[in-house]
Amino acid sequence: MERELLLLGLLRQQDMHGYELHEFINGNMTSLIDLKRPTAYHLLDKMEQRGWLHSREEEDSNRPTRTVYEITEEGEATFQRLLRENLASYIQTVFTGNIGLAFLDMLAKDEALSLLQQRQKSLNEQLALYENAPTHKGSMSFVIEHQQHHLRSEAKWLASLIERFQQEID
Amino acid sequence: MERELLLLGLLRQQDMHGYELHEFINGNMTSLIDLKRPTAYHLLDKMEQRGWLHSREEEDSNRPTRTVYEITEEGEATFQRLLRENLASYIQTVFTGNIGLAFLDMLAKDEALSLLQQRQKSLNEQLALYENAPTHKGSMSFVIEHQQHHLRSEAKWLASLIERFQQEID
DNA sequence: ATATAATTAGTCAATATTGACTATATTAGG
DNA sequence: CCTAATATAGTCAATATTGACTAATTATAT
Repeated sequence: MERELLLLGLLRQQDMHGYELHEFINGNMTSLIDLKRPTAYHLLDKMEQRGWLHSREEEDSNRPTRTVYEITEEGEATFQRLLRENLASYIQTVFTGNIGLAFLDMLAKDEALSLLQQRQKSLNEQLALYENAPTHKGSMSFVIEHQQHHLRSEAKWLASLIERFQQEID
Repeated sequence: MERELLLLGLLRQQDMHGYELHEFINGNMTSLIDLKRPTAYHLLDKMEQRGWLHSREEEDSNRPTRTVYEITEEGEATFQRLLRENLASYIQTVFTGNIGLAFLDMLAKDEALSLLQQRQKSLNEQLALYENAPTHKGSMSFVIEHQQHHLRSEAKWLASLIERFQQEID
Protein backbone atom coordinates (compact mmCIF):
# COMPACT_ATOMS: atom_id res chain seq x y z
CA MET A 1 0.00 0.00 0.00
CA GLU A 2 3.02 2.37 -0.01
CA ARG A 3 2.43 3.38 -3.60
CA GLU A 4 -1.18 4.20 -2.81
CA LEU A 5 -0.10 6.22 0.23
CA LEU A 6 2.17 8.29 -1.98
CA LEU A 7 -0.42 8.96 -4.68
CA LEU A 8 -3.05 9.86 -2.10
CA GLY A 9 -0.63 12.15 -0.29
CA LEU A 10 0.22 14.02 -3.48
CA LEU A 11 -3.38 14.30 -4.71
CA ARG A 12 -4.31 15.60 -1.28
CA GLN A 13 -2.13 18.63 -1.90
CA GLN A 14 -3.59 19.30 -5.34
CA ASP A 15 -5.54 17.64 -8.15
CA MET A 16 -3.28 16.14 -10.79
CA HIS A 17 -3.37 13.93 -13.87
CA GLY A 18 -1.40 10.71 -14.27
CA TYR A 19 1.46 12.06 -16.31
CA GLU A 20 1.95 14.96 -13.90
CA LEU A 21 2.00 12.64 -10.87
CA HIS A 22 4.55 10.37 -12.49
CA GLU A 23 6.76 13.29 -13.49
CA PHE A 24 6.78 14.62 -9.96
CA ILE A 25 7.49 11.25 -8.37
CA ASN A 26 10.17 10.43 -10.89
CA GLY A 27 11.77 13.83 -10.49
CA ASN A 28 11.75 14.17 -6.72
CA MET A 29 11.18 10.84 -5.05
CA THR A 30 13.50 8.28 -6.62
CA SER A 31 14.95 7.46 -3.22
CA LEU A 32 11.50 6.39 -2.02
CA ILE A 33 10.07 4.56 -4.98
CA ASP A 34 10.58 3.41 -8.56
CA LEU A 35 7.19 3.76 -10.20
CA LYS A 36 6.80 3.29 -13.94
CA ARG A 37 4.25 5.36 -15.84
CA PRO A 38 1.90 2.54 -16.86
CA THR A 39 1.94 1.27 -13.28
CA ALA A 40 0.93 4.71 -12.02
CA TYR A 41 -2.02 4.81 -14.43
CA HIS A 42 -2.99 1.31 -13.35
CA LEU A 43 -2.92 2.25 -9.67
CA LEU A 44 -4.96 5.41 -10.27
CA ASP A 45 -7.57 3.31 -12.08
CA LYS A 46 -7.79 0.83 -9.24
CA MET A 47 -7.94 3.55 -6.63
CA GLU A 48 -10.80 5.22 -8.46
CA GLN A 49 -12.67 1.92 -8.59
CA ARG A 50 -12.20 1.61 -4.82
CA GLY A 51 -13.69 5.06 -4.38
CA TRP A 52 -10.49 6.66 -3.08
CA LEU A 53 -10.26 9.00 -6.06
CA HIS A 54 -12.64 10.75 -8.41
CA SER A 55 -11.63 11.60 -11.97
CA ARG A 56 -12.81 14.28 -14.36
CA GLU A 57 -11.97 14.88 -18.02
CA GLU A 58 -10.28 18.24 -18.44
CA GLU A 59 -10.08 19.65 -21.96
CA ASP A 60 -7.77 22.52 -22.80
CA SER A 61 -9.20 23.71 -26.18
CA ASN A 62 -6.85 21.93 -28.59
CA ARG A 63 -4.89 19.51 -26.30
CA PRO A 64 -6.27 16.01 -26.04
CA THR A 65 -8.40 15.69 -22.88
CA ARG A 66 -6.54 14.78 -19.72
CA THR A 67 -7.91 12.72 -16.84
CA VAL A 68 -7.48 14.75 -13.65
CA TYR A 69 -7.81 12.97 -10.32
CA GLU A 70 -8.94 14.36 -7.01
CA ILE A 71 -9.01 12.62 -3.66
CA THR A 72 -12.39 11.66 -2.15
CA GLU A 73 -13.36 11.62 1.51
CA GLU A 74 -12.81 7.88 1.54
CA GLY A 75 -9.42 8.47 -0.02
CA GLU A 76 -8.54 10.99 2.66
CA ALA A 77 -9.55 8.52 5.38
CA THR A 78 -7.42 5.85 3.71
CA PHE A 79 -4.49 8.26 3.51
CA GLN A 80 -4.76 8.97 7.24
CA ARG A 81 -4.82 5.25 8.01
CA LEU A 82 -1.98 4.31 5.65
CA LEU A 83 0.22 7.17 6.86
CA ARG A 84 -0.07 6.06 10.47
CA GLU A 85 0.49 2.40 9.57
CA ASN A 86 3.58 3.31 7.58
CA LEU A 87 5.13 5.52 10.22
CA ALA A 88 4.42 3.18 13.12
CA SER A 89 6.17 0.13 11.71
CA TYR A 90 9.62 -0.56 10.41
CA ILE A 91 9.69 -2.79 7.35
CA GLN A 92 13.02 -4.41 6.59
CA THR A 93 14.80 -2.94 3.59
CA VAL A 94 15.81 -5.52 1.00
CA PHE A 95 19.28 -4.91 -0.44
CA THR A 96 18.95 -6.67 -3.77
CA GLY A 97 22.00 -4.81 -5.06
CA ASN A 98 24.17 -6.54 -2.48
CA ILE A 99 23.67 -10.12 -3.65
CA GLY A 100 27.21 -10.14 -4.98
CA LEU A 101 28.49 -9.81 -1.40
CA ALA A 102 27.31 -13.35 -0.76
CA PHE A 103 29.83 -14.63 -3.32
CA LEU A 104 32.75 -12.35 -2.61
CA ASP A 105 34.89 -15.30 -1.52
CA MET A 106 34.71 -16.78 -5.03
CA LEU A 107 37.20 -14.16 -6.19
CA ALA A 108 40.89 -13.65 -5.59
CA LYS A 109 41.48 -11.01 -2.88
CA ASP A 110 43.07 -8.53 -5.28
CA GLU A 111 40.25 -8.72 -7.82
CA ALA A 112 37.66 -8.43 -5.05
CA LEU A 113 39.49 -5.36 -3.81
CA SER A 114 39.55 -3.76 -7.25
CA LEU A 115 35.83 -4.39 -7.80
CA LEU A 116 34.92 -3.01 -4.37
CA GLN A 117 36.95 0.09 -5.15
CA GLN A 118 34.94 0.59 -8.34
CA ARG A 119 31.78 0.22 -6.28
CA GLN A 120 33.12 2.78 -3.87
CA LYS A 121 33.64 5.24 -6.73
CA SER A 122 30.08 4.66 -7.96
CA LEU A 123 28.70 5.13 -4.43
CA ASN A 124 30.69 8.32 -3.86
CA GLU A 125 29.37 9.78 -7.10
CA GLN A 126 25.80 9.20 -5.98
CA LEU A 127 26.60 10.58 -2.55
CA ALA A 128 27.97 13.76 -4.14
CA LEU A 129 24.65 14.33 -5.89
CA TYR A 130 22.88 14.34 -2.54
CA GLU A 131 25.48 16.33 -0.64
CA ASN A 132 24.85 19.45 -2.69
CA ALA A 133 21.14 18.86 -3.34
CA PRO A 134 18.90 21.93 -3.06
CA THR A 135 17.09 22.04 0.28
CA HIS A 136 13.52 20.79 -0.08
CA LYS A 137 10.49 22.15 1.65
CA GLY A 138 8.41 20.50 4.37
CA SER A 139 8.78 16.82 5.13
CA MET A 140 10.69 16.18 1.92
CA SER A 141 13.73 17.43 3.81
CA PHE A 142 13.44 14.37 6.09
CA VAL A 143 13.48 12.13 3.02
CA ILE A 144 16.61 13.80 1.61
CA GLU A 145 18.24 13.75 5.01
CA HIS A 146 17.53 10.05 5.43
CA GLN A 147 19.00 9.24 2.05
CA GLN A 148 22.13 11.25 2.84
CA HIS A 149 22.49 9.51 6.18
CA HIS A 150 22.11 6.12 4.51
CA LEU A 151 24.61 6.83 1.73
CA ARG A 152 27.20 8.08 4.21
CA SER A 153 26.64 4.97 6.31
CA GLU A 154 27.09 2.74 3.25
CA ALA A 155 30.26 4.59 2.28
CA LYS A 156 31.65 4.04 5.76
CA TRP A 157 30.91 0.32 5.76
CA LEU A 158 32.31 -0.17 2.28
CA ALA A 159 35.48 1.69 3.26
CA SER A 160 35.94 -0.62 6.25
CA LEU A 161 35.39 -3.68 4.06
CA ILE A 162 37.93 -2.43 1.52
CA GLU A 163 40.45 -1.73 4.26
CA ARG A 164 40.20 -5.30 5.49
CA PHE A 165 40.85 -6.65 2.00
CA GLN A 166 43.81 -4.34 1.61
CA GLN A 167 45.32 -5.58 4.86
CA GLU A 168 44.83 -9.23 3.92
CA ILE A 169 46.70 -8.64 0.67
CA ASP A 170 49.57 -6.92 2.59
CA MET B 1 19.78 -9.93 -13.12
CA GLU B 2 20.39 -10.06 -9.36
CA ARG B 3 17.99 -12.93 -8.89
CA GLU B 4 19.74 -14.87 -11.61
CA LEU B 5 23.11 -14.15 -10.00
CA LEU B 6 21.85 -15.60 -6.75
CA LEU B 7 20.39 -18.77 -8.26
CA LEU B 8 23.53 -19.36 -10.32
CA GLY B 9 25.72 -18.79 -7.29
CA LEU B 10 23.82 -21.32 -5.23
CA LEU B 11 23.60 -23.96 -7.97
CA ARG B 12 27.32 -23.52 -8.50
CA GLN B 13 27.92 -24.86 -4.99
CA GLN B 14 25.62 -27.84 -5.48
CA ASP B 15 22.78 -29.13 -7.65
CA MET B 16 19.35 -28.35 -6.20
CA HIS B 17 15.66 -28.47 -7.07
CA GLY B 18 13.36 -25.46 -7.04
CA TYR B 19 11.78 -26.04 -3.67
CA GLU B 20 15.17 -26.53 -2.04
CA LEU B 21 16.55 -23.32 -3.55
CA HIS B 22 13.57 -21.33 -2.40
CA GLU B 23 13.74 -22.76 1.11
CA PHE B 24 17.39 -21.83 1.40
CA ILE B 25 16.92 -18.30 0.06
CA ASN B 26 13.87 -17.73 2.20
CA GLY B 27 15.61 -19.07 5.27
CA ASN B 28 18.98 -17.34 4.99
CA MET B 29 18.82 -14.46 2.55
CA THR B 30 15.78 -12.35 3.37
CA SER B 31 17.96 -9.27 3.77
CA LEU B 32 19.10 -9.63 0.16
CA ILE B 33 15.95 -10.64 -1.66
CA ASP B 34 12.27 -11.45 -1.40
CA LEU B 35 11.71 -14.24 -3.88
CA LYS B 36 8.35 -16.06 -4.02
CA ARG B 37 8.29 -19.76 -4.85
CA PRO B 38 6.46 -19.51 -8.18
CA THR B 39 8.85 -16.75 -9.25
CA ALA B 40 11.82 -18.98 -8.45
CA TYR B 41 10.40 -21.79 -10.61
CA HIS B 42 9.73 -19.29 -13.40
CA LEU B 43 13.30 -17.99 -13.28
CA LEU B 44 14.76 -21.50 -13.28
CA ASP B 45 12.68 -22.29 -16.36
CA LYS B 46 13.86 -19.20 -18.19
CA MET B 47 17.46 -19.81 -17.19
CA GLU B 48 17.30 -23.34 -18.51
CA GLN B 49 15.89 -22.06 -21.81
CA ARG B 50 18.83 -19.66 -22.02
CA GLY B 51 21.21 -22.55 -21.53
CA TRP B 52 22.51 -21.39 -18.16
CA LEU B 53 21.10 -24.45 -16.38
CA HIS B 54 20.44 -28.07 -17.18
CA SER B 55 17.67 -30.00 -15.48
CA ARG B 56 17.19 -33.70 -14.78
CA GLU B 57 14.24 -35.58 -13.32
CA GLU B 58 15.25 -37.29 -10.09
CA GLU B 59 12.94 -39.99 -8.76
CA ASP B 60 13.23 -41.29 -5.22
CA SER B 61 11.22 -44.56 -5.42
CA ASN B 62 7.87 -43.41 -4.02
CA ARG B 63 8.25 -39.58 -3.92
CA PRO B 64 6.97 -37.68 -6.94
CA THR B 65 9.89 -36.91 -9.27
CA ARG B 66 11.76 -33.70 -8.58
CA THR B 67 13.42 -31.46 -11.16
CA VAL B 68 17.02 -30.99 -10.13
CA TYR B 69 19.02 -28.17 -11.73
CA GLU B 70 22.73 -27.98 -12.36
CA ILE B 71 24.71 -25.07 -13.72
CA THR B 72 26.13 -25.31 -17.26
CA GLU B 73 29.41 -23.87 -18.55
CA GLU B 74 27.44 -20.98 -20.04
CA GLY B 75 25.78 -20.51 -16.67
CA GLU B 76 29.15 -20.42 -14.94
CA ALA B 77 30.40 -17.79 -17.41
CA THR B 78 27.26 -15.75 -16.79
CA PHE B 79 27.75 -16.05 -13.03
CA GLN B 80 31.29 -14.74 -13.34
CA ARG B 81 30.09 -11.79 -15.41
CA LEU B 82 27.09 -10.94 -13.22
CA LEU B 83 29.13 -11.20 -10.02
CA ARG B 84 31.69 -8.69 -11.28
CA GLU B 85 28.99 -6.35 -12.60
CA ASN B 86 27.18 -6.47 -9.28
CA LEU B 87 30.22 -5.85 -7.13
CA ALA B 88 31.64 -3.07 -9.30
CA SER B 89 28.59 -0.84 -9.24
CA TYR B 90 26.49 0.71 -6.51
CA ILE B 91 22.77 0.68 -7.26
CA GLN B 92 20.71 3.08 -5.19
CA THR B 93 18.55 1.40 -2.58
CA VAL B 94 14.87 2.34 -2.76
CA PHE B 95 13.33 2.89 0.67
CA THR B 96 9.69 2.22 -0.12
CA GLY B 97 8.95 1.78 3.57
CA ASN B 98 9.87 5.41 4.20
CA ILE B 99 7.19 7.03 2.04
CA GLY B 100 5.38 8.12 5.19
CA LEU B 101 8.33 10.40 6.01
CA ALA B 102 7.32 12.60 3.09
CA PHE B 103 4.04 13.40 4.86
CA LEU B 104 5.23 13.64 8.44
CA ASP B 105 4.26 17.33 8.58
CA MET B 106 0.59 16.42 8.06
CA LEU B 107 0.44 15.26 11.68
CA ALA B 108 0.52 17.06 14.99
CA LYS B 109 4.00 16.91 16.53
CA ASP B 110 2.92 14.77 19.45
CA GLU B 111 1.21 12.17 17.28
CA ALA B 112 4.19 12.11 14.91
CA LEU B 113 6.43 11.54 17.91
CA SER B 114 4.30 8.69 19.20
CA LEU B 115 4.24 6.97 15.80
CA LEU B 116 7.98 7.34 15.35
CA GLN B 117 8.50 5.80 18.77
CA GLN B 118 6.43 2.81 17.72
CA ARG B 119 8.57 2.55 14.60
CA GLN B 120 11.65 2.69 16.78
CA LYS B 121 10.37 -0.22 18.84
CA SER B 122 9.70 -2.24 15.68
CA LEU B 123 13.17 -1.43 14.35
CA ASN B 124 14.88 -2.34 17.60
CA GLU B 125 13.12 -5.69 17.65
CA GLN B 126 14.45 -6.50 14.18
CA LEU B 127 17.87 -5.27 15.17
CA ALA B 128 17.88 -7.60 18.18
CA LEU B 129 17.30 -10.57 15.88
CA TYR B 130 20.47 -9.72 13.98
CA GLU B 131 22.57 -8.82 16.99
CA ASN B 132 22.51 -12.37 18.33
CA ALA B 133 22.38 -14.14 14.97
CA PRO B 134 24.56 -17.26 14.63
CA THR B 135 27.79 -16.48 12.77
CA HIS B 136 27.54 -17.57 9.15
CA LYS B 137 30.27 -19.12 7.08
CA GLY B 138 32.13 -17.58 4.15
CA SER B 139 30.86 -14.48 2.44
CA MET B 140 27.46 -14.76 4.10
CA SER B 141 29.12 -13.12 7.10
CA PHE B 142 29.57 -9.97 5.00
CA VAL B 143 25.85 -10.00 4.23
CA ILE B 144 24.90 -10.30 7.89
CA GLU B 145 27.44 -7.69 8.85
CA HIS B 146 26.08 -5.27 6.28
CA GLN B 147 22.53 -5.73 7.50
CA GLN B 148 23.62 -5.15 11.10
CA HIS B 149 25.50 -2.03 10.10
CA HIS B 150 22.47 -0.75 8.22
CA LEU B 151 20.00 -1.44 11.03
CA ARG B 152 22.23 0.29 13.57
CA SER B 153 22.57 3.26 11.24
CA GLU B 154 18.78 3.43 10.82
CA ALA B 155 18.29 3.23 14.57
CA LYS B 156 20.69 6.11 15.05
CA TRP B 157 18.97 8.33 12.50
CA LEU B 158 15.52 7.54 13.83
CA ALA B 159 16.67 8.36 17.35
CA SER B 160 17.96 11.73 16.20
CA LEU B 161 14.69 12.45 14.40
CA ILE B 162 12.69 11.52 17.49
CA GLU B 163 14.88 13.71 19.65
CA ARG B 164 14.18 16.71 17.44
CA PHE B 165 10.43 16.15 17.69
CA GLN B 166 10.70 15.83 21.44
CA GLN B 167 12.54 19.13 21.66
CA GLU B 168 10.01 20.92 19.46
CA ILE B 169 7.21 19.75 21.74
CA ASP B 170 9.16 20.95 24.84
C1' DA C 1 8.90 28.90 -43.06
C1' DT C 2 9.83 24.13 -42.19
C1' DA C 3 11.82 19.90 -41.11
C1' DT C 4 13.60 17.80 -36.54
C1' DA C 5 13.68 17.01 -31.95
C1' DA C 6 11.68 17.08 -27.52
C1' DT C 7 7.74 17.21 -24.43
C1' DT C 8 3.22 15.88 -23.10
C1' DA C 9 -0.32 12.20 -22.32
C1' DG C 10 -1.72 7.92 -22.59
C1' DT C 11 -2.53 2.91 -24.24
C1' DC C 12 -1.62 -1.96 -25.00
C1' DA C 13 0.25 -6.44 -25.76
C1' DA C 14 3.86 -9.21 -23.87
C1' DT C 15 5.95 -10.60 -19.71
C1' DA C 16 6.36 -11.30 -14.74
C1' DT C 17 4.54 -12.05 -10.17
C1' DT C 18 1.86 -14.27 -6.81
C1' DG C 19 -2.20 -16.12 -3.99
C1' DA C 20 -4.51 -20.11 -4.01
C1' DC C 21 -4.75 -24.72 -5.15
C1' DT C 22 -3.31 -29.84 -5.82
C1' DA C 23 -1.24 -33.92 -4.14
C1' DT C 24 1.78 -37.01 -1.81
C1' DA C 25 4.78 -38.06 2.29
C1' DT C 26 6.06 -37.78 6.92
C1' DT C 27 5.50 -36.76 11.80
C1' DA C 28 2.90 -36.22 16.10
C1' DG C 29 -0.75 -37.05 19.25
C1' DG C 30 -4.28 -39.69 21.43
C1' DC D 1 -3.33 -47.86 14.83
C1' DC D 2 -5.72 -44.00 13.12
C1' DT D 3 -6.22 -38.99 12.33
C1' DA D 4 -4.67 -34.44 12.05
C1' DA D 5 -1.13 -31.54 11.20
C1' DT D 6 2.94 -30.31 8.92
C1' DA D 7 6.44 -30.69 5.27
C1' DT D 8 7.56 -31.42 0.54
C1' DA D 9 7.09 -30.22 -4.45
C1' DG D 10 4.98 -28.07 -7.81
C1' DT D 11 1.25 -25.81 -10.92
C1' DC D 12 -2.00 -22.39 -12.58
C1' DA D 13 -5.24 -18.75 -13.20
C1' DA D 14 -5.70 -14.06 -11.82
C1' DT D 15 -3.27 -9.87 -11.29
C1' DA D 16 0.49 -6.58 -11.90
C1' DT D 17 4.32 -4.61 -14.37
C1' DT D 18 6.56 -2.66 -18.19
C1' DG D 19 8.83 -1.90 -22.91
C1' DA D 20 7.26 -0.32 -26.94
C1' DC D 21 4.01 2.10 -29.41
C1' DT D 22 0.64 6.06 -30.74
C1' DA D 23 -0.37 10.78 -31.34
C1' DA D 24 -0.69 15.44 -30.49
C1' DT D 25 1.89 19.81 -29.16
C1' DT D 26 5.66 22.79 -28.58
C1' DA D 27 10.48 24.16 -29.09
C1' DT D 28 14.78 24.37 -31.89
C1' DA D 29 17.71 24.85 -35.61
C1' DT D 30 18.36 25.77 -40.53
